[in-house]
Amino acid sequence: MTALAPKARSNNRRELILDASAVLFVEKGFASTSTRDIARAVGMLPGSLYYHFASKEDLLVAVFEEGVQRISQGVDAALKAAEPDPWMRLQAACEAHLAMLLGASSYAHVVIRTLPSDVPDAEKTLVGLRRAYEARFIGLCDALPLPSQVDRSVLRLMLIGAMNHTPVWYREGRDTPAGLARKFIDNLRAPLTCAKASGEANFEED
Amino acid sequence: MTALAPKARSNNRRELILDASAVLFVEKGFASTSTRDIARAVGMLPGSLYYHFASKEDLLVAVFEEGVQRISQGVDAALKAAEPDPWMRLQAACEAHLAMLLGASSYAHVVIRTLPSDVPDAEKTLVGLRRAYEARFIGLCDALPLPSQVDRSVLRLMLIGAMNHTPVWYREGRDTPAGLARKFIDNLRAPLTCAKASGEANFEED
Amino acid sequence: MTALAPKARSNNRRELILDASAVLFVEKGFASTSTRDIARAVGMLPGSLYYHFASKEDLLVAVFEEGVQRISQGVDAALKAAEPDPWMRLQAACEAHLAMLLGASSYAHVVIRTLPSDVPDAEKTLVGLRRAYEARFIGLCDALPLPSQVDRSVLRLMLIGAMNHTPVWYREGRDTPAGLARKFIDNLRAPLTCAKASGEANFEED
Amino acid sequence: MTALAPKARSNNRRELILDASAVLFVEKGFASTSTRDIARAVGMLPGSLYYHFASKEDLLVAVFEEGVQRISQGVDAALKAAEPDPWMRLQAACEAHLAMLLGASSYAHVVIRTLPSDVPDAEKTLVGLRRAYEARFIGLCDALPLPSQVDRSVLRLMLIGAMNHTPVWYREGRDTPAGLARKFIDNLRAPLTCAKASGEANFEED
DNA sequence: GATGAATGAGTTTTCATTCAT
DNA sequence: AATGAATGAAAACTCATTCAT
Repeated sequence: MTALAPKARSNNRRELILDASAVLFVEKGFASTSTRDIARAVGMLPGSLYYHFASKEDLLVAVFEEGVQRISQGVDAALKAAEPDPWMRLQAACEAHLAMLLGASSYAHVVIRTLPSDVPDAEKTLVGLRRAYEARFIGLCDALPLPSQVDRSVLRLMLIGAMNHTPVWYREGRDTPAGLARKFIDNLRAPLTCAKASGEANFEED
Repeated sequence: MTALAPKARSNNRRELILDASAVLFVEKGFASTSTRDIARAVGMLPGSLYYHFASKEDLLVAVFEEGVQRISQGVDAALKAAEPDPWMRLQAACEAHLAMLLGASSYAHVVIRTLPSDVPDAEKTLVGLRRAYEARFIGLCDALPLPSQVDRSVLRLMLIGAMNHTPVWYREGRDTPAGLARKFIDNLRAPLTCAKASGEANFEED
Repeated sequence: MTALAPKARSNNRRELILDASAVLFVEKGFASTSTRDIARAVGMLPGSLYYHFASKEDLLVAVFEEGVQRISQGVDAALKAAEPDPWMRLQAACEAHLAMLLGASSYAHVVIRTLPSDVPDAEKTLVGLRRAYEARFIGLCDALPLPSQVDRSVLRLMLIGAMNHTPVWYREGRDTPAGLARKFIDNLRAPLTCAKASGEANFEED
Repeated sequence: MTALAPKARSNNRRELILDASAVLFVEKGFASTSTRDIARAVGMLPGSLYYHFASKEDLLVAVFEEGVQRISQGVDAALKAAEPDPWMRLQAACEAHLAMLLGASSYAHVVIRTLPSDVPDAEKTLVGLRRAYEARFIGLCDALPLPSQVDRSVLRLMLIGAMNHTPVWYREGRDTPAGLARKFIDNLRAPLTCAKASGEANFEED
């Protein structure tokens, strides 16, 4: 117990910086957050940050990685606990995704808010991390019972776009991550059932 | 005619700056674009920009306004020409929106890419401009024939989120704005229409 | 006359910076001279230097180039005016070299004092400039009437080493560049000429 | 024996730091070598250096002292073994000097490469050390049989300048310290004998 | 003997902006 | 309408150094 303390304190410093950075990167964006801002937030001098991180970009990458890890864990845990129905699984993933994105912690939000092209030197790393996370949704969408003419990629990207836009308009109290996930999925779900019930009538136009 | 020439040339200079700024703001983000970058792009010195604009933020606001105006005009024109069916009208609006967003001009993209919170001094202006534009979609969604339990706000925000996410993944050639608009609307119309048609049958769970 | 004034003033600013930098680079060395030092010496703010030079290294290169040009011109002019005798020509070159090196202007001194390896990014440029200047001495040494066993490269490098060491110990008043050049050449000419004339008989003493 | 071990190990650490510093000071110069560079080279943290040395300048002084001691010992040993002839003694000293300067160890090179004026606080110490070493050459040059009009100081400073310039151009394989010393001395040796033997007839050629 | 963590002053450089011309 | 020259503040980062542990 006491043996763990020093290590823990050490980690605390690093985590403190990461925490503050995550909050600031969400609030003002990476480019508009200065090392001064971060240092002030953790009660250090700007130069002291460089004991823990080699550069401001490295800090972003660390925050981003943590964000990806957290949202990944959240979604994976939700999927492990989810019912087998493909729509329910997708909804569970969305709920977890939204919960991370709209929750108290800023890490996941950094992942969504930071445009890799704003950070040329770390662009590939960030894109890679994000792609690896979002890959989960490929499988989830592939599993959906959908008419063959539905473009599953577009469906997935619609959903991801819809979810990642929520931080712009979401107000706590008026909605919940779970409620939103339900509504999102409901708005997309019916095709199969519907197609079954009423034939392919829906897709005939002209 | 000749009397208009000087004014026209003047406007040309101004527009040149706006054009270059729009491109750069999209490429690297507002905060990471320097007045030097812009000046270089138009073959001026940084100080010379200040004959045309009072500040870098003013430049952003001007680009943003132009972007809002262009996308608004695009959508309004599309609506004027659209069939009366509410879904078709929404689809026409989406198509126009996507066409502006994914087209050659960067103005509309700036509107979507720039987070007002990145520019505290102009935040309210930008939010106002954007809200005024997006208001169009409130009416369009209100007009849809939907079961009463559908949350039209969420539907609209889903759609807007989905559309504004396209610049991240859209690749010319593989898709078209029109094609995407069609798929987006189809992915929403079928389930929601179906829900109406077949009652509450879809929503039985547990 | 008045038309030239603005250009002249403009050049004056740049030259002022170069002058001050040359002095400081000689006094404290490139690495130990800060942009603050330079700016203070010319009555500017550090950032203002960057209107004139892209980087501190660029400033060094500019000073170095000016130094090479000045010492080259000095030596070339001396050679044009020199007697035809090879030893006298070499002496004239040495005198000019020393005059530039030990004179009031610091430019030539920077060339000798700055070790290219101290400035990795500009190393090649500096080495190239210096080599081009020193090439003059290859021809001058090749023209000397010397016994065949004399290594003319070593002779030249001895002389250059001897000359470039003078700033360390030279005290105005006690000597003059011309006097030193005479002594340097005399110290070499006599033995080498003699060796030719009298074979290996030189080693008899008392 | 075991009692000496800790001291020995302690000295090893110190010497390790000195060794690494010598190498780095030669490679990049004192000003451009950071304590981080040194610490990294010996596998320590920067702060740990301060157990062994009070400051970076102290480290330089220690390296410099070691360099002066080594080159002094080298030259003194060579002189002890040298023939009595003054020119041969000078040549022996040069050979030893060059051997130290161009050899594997960087210590002597630091002495030659470091400009005391780059290190204001230690300037006097360094100048004193160097002067004490170079004093050897005063005696050696005073002993030379030379015509009275030869300025022995200039001769000595020429030689020292020539020798200390060798690290700039010396390439192992193409020459050896001994070979260079021989050439240097040969290029300077004859004056007296020659003057005696052939009078002022030396300057007639062709 | 050495580390982990930080300091405080400093570094070079960049930025938006100003203004006389 | 634009330039040349600068400003002043701030940027990211580095440095030698300190010190409790």
